[in-house]
Amino acid sequence: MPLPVSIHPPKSACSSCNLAELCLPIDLSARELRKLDELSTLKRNFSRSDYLYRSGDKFRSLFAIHSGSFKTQILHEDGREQVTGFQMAGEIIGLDAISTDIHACEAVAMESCVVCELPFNKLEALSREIPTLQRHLYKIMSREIVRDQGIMLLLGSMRAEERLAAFLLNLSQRYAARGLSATQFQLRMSRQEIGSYLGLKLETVSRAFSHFQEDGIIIVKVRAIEIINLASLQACLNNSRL
Amino acid sequence: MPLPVSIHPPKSACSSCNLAELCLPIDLSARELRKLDELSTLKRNFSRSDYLYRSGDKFRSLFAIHSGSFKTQILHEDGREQVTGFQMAGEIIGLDAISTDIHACEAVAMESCVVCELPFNKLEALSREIPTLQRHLYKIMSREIVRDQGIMLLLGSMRAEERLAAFLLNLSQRYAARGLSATQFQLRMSRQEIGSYLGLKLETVSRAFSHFQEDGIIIVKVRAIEIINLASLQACLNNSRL
DNA sequence: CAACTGCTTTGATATATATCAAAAAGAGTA
DNA sequence: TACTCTTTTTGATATATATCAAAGCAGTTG
Repeated sequence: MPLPVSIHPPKSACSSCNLAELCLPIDLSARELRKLDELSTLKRNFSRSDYLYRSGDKFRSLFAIHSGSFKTQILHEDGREQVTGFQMAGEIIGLDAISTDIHACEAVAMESCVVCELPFNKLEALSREIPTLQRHLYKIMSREIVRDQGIMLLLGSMRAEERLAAFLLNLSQRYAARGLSATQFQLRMSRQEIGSYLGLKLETVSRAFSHFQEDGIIIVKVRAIEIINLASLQACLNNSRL
Repeated sequence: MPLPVSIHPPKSACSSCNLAELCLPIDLSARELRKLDELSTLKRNFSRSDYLYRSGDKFRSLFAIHSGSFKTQILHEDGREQVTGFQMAGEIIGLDAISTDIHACEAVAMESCVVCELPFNKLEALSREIPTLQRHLYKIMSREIVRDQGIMLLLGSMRAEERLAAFLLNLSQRYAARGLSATQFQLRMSRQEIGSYLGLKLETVSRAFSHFQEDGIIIVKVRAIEIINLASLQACLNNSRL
């Protein structure tokens, strides 16, 4: 059964946003929070398969996902594409564009989304006034580096089923962190997109799902996933052999 | 023939460092440069296979590589390890530790190295006083994110020889950026380490080297590499088939 | 110099995943 | 409902890379 991300009427202020814990405003004073409110003036809606930004776009803002979820992907000259991540509510995207002032990847909405635009020059200035915010930005960027290196480990040294196990456990944790079920959720992405993310073909992803189901570890109804045995998934990751 | 990274007598000041262009002090005024000098008090020497930091170490400082080169790697519970990068003079490492205040990966010297320690709390404070420095730090972190995503593309969708071509071209460019030959250099890492980085076994790496040599694209004498035909390497990357 | 050690190359074979193909299942629409 | 279109599943086969094994080299140490 689908468990939609909870959607609240889009207020424009960080100070009244229910995602505070996940997003920007960690440990800010009331005064600092009010300053932050001035920042995020624009809140925009996106429908499935809309682009938030494209590769090559001029960089102006980071984006905080208020609701819904995106995928980010990079395109190779020859047409190949690689999904680099699936982002959900409370996560900040666009960090890769800071280095060159040009977006290196593209972000596509996987469902209806609401996004807060955070003009980077304002964010920079504000982060000099609010040390906590500066530190938080450094941490967000560092977290993205750690995440990417985790995927390098996955892509470089795990077998197909381990990769899928890691993927499902990661989703499970992130849903749980948002107050949703850790064991029942609806995938927002296709087998092909999962495959691209995990460095596998869609058929291999499908077979890995089927295999987990045969072993009674999960129940798969196309995009509806129920994890029956979290521990087995974890074991699959650690033991290299189930 | 080996082309050693040029080593100057280690002065402690950023303002007199020949790596300025590559490292921290971009576009700083004389006064700002002097401030930066106060930062980097410690300069430390490392021998081959010394650890700069280990996974789990408390985070205190970023490190600027003054000379020599390091590899960074992450360890999986079951003993598998993944090399996440090879870093050379002018590059900053330790960024992944900012997110949790614990080093997520470990850095190992691949030869004799000199490293500048940059205490992060001082760097943070300084970056509030010097907007250019703050922006530069954001850019360095963003660049690392872009680099990591490039490796995700490589690991997720390239075949063995394309990966090696991408690796060699990357080294070539980075040596060139340091005023060294773009076509002749000495590898600092083993086939096993290259394999770990590229998600391949050492035998596969060795065979790919041999194949490039048979095709007259490079000359390999164990760790001494000469690139005969840069364009062919580039083509190997773009065409997906040589 | 010889013996040792670790790294690299090369060959033979095994295996995980990709590829090709077709059927089944859903989702949307007339 | 019937129809189209896309996604998913499953099977048969091909292929790239891993694995296993041995030999060659280079550097180190006694």
